[in-house]
Amino acid sequence: MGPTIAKIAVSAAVYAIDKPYKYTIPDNLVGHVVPGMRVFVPFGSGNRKSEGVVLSLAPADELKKLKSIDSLLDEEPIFRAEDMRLALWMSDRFFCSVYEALRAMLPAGMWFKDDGARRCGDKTENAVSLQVGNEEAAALALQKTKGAPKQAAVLSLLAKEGSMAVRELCFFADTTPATVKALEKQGLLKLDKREVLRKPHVDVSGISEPIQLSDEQREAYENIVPLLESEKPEAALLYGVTGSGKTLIYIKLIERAIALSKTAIVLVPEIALTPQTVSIFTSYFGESVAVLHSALGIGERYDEWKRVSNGAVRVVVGTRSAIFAPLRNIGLIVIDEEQEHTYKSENSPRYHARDIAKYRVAHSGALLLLSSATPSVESMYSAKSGRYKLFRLKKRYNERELPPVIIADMKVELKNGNTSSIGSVLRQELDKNIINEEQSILFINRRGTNPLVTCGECGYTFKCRCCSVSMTYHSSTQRLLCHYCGLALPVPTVCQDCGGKLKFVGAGTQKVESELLELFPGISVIRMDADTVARVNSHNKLLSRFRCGKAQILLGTQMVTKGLDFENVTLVGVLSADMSLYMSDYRAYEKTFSLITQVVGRSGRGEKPGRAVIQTFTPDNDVIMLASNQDFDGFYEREMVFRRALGSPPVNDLMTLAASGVDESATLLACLKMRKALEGYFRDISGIKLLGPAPAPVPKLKNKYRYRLLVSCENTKKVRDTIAHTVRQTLKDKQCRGVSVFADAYLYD
DNA sequence: AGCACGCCGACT
DNA sequence: GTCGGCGTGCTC
Repeated sequence: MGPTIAKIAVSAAVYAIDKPYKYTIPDNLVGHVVPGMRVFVPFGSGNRKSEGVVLSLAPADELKKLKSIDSLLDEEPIFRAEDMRLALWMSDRFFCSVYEALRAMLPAGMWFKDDGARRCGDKTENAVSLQVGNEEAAALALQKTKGAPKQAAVLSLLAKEGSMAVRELCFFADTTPATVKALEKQGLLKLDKREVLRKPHVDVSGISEPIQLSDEQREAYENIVPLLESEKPEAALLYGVTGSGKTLIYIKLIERAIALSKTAIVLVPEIALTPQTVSIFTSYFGESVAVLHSALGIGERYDEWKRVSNGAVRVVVGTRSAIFAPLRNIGLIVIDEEQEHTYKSENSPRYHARDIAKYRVAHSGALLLLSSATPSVESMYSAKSGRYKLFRLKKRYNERELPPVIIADMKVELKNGNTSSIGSVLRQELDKNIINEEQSILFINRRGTNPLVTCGECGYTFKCRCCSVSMTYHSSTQRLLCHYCGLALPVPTVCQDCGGKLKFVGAGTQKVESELLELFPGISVIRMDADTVARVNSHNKLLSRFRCGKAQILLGTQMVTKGLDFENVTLVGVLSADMSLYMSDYRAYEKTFSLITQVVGRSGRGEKPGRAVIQTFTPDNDVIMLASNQDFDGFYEREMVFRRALGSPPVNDLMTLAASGVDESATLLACLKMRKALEGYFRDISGIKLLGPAPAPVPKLKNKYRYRLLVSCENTKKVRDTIAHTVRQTLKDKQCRGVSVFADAYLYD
């Protein structure tokens, strides 16, 4: 074998110029460079140091003079061959560089250039072990009880435990490291460093009693098991109403997978919103569970990842990026609440966890189980067309009835002169609950006090100077705040154009909170929104205060709609089932339906029956009616009529090409050029529709203008390659300098 | 995206 | 004569 070179995915090589770059291996590293290791390499004319990942080794070609690898970052390869294949696949699928894809697969904190964060090292601690036998140590301890009681305590403790960390030892023996030092000097014990894994704190609340499935649950379970055991199973969709006990089925399936010596991944939309789900898993699977999510410290996250990588873990529970967990021999991947948008990454690589899951199950012969009370239209479509197996749970756990829904017409309120956010119907129901000492949850889609500040005379509205959105008034800080870029200004007293009197329009959580306190003097309200949960753990604190009855009403944004399970909640109110919030998105109805269904499911989970009030200005709206009847099938049929007519997903695939830049005309030009180029490339392919360029739903964000182009098509390799080529060309185009361009296999917001 | 190279105008 | 403006082109 002649000399070899290494092909490397380099971090400094952006998408437009991404390819494997070749480097020679210096003499001192020959034999040590292995695919899957990270390296430092010189890159660009300045030869600045860049991180990279060795993709493969190849025989040298003498044609070009190559630069040489600087140094190795890993002693062992950190990526497996299958990880690198997945990264390559991702770069094709999600229009990102291979390095970006690889980067997404490791926990944050393992990279040098991690938004300025330092790389995370292994944590070590001083461990103590006895240099004499246990009996001898116990005997010595007895001898020393009088003269050196602390040393005696340490020795007897070690005689029992064998080896311990210095910290723990000092804690239990109620002494200081000086004692340990003294004993070390006498040669009785030995100190050495050992690696420890930081373990995130989880309350292991439950006792893991064996699970008793209901008839319906058992039927679903027994029909899913054959899929789990088959070589190459089809994916399954578990569609079960809220409170039908889907988690119990996951646990039984995981137990089965483990019995087959396989492993499992469970994805949840957001750990903070599903603390109960997570603690159930820890109570059943104990040490063999790893929990991976962004709220962990980087150290903890790194260590959990290492446990998975070492093979010490059988079950991974986590958010989106946990789909990359380096488990071996995967038998089952569960995606809970599969319709949630949090499974889609908004930054490059713009992947959907469901797509990665499909890739992984296809390569390991595992079962993919999608699960939801309100499945996404595309998943139900796949189920109906036979690509997924469909399983249904129609009964709520303990046969509890779904709460009746009252639709409250807010137009009537307005006619009667009630401009507050609480209509008369909801007010009466809240009143009843307060008298009966039952609790209520209220949902409103906005935080702050008033979402709009406008001049009553000239109509001027206060907009953010960097973004094309109106600024929200926050009474707690007495400021106007932009919810997109965070710009905060002091509240003006008069219109800055004409000096007229200002009007504060609309209601957010803070406004509703004060209205409630006025309406029901003496009660307490817990407000949960981005402003009150900003501090670490305050989320849990607020929820446990509500659980122990410290407040009658829990008022909040999205975060009160999911997963919460409170016995004493018998009333749920949606303050404004306002569709216009999602208007620009073809999934507007789907989102609204899912949201209302989920909120309603929070009511009446205990012994007492519950109900829900939905306030709306459009009481006859189909979606609101269907959601209040929890009629998913009806909703699905209605929605498919629209999707077919418009050719939206799942009927066609949708790709987005987006441009953003400080210079508006250059940004628009980039989109126009892309449209022109695509028209040419797609001339001979039928069934492709181009839409736009059009301004994005938020046309200006943080001083950057945003335009986009939609491509309704079939997501084939040819189409992807064409789009990738167009994006790369535009990024290199001199006329589009300063404009960032990217493509996305469908985009939210 | 960076970074150097290069070819023009204002300065000691 | 030189310092520095940013247009242009390349990155193993």
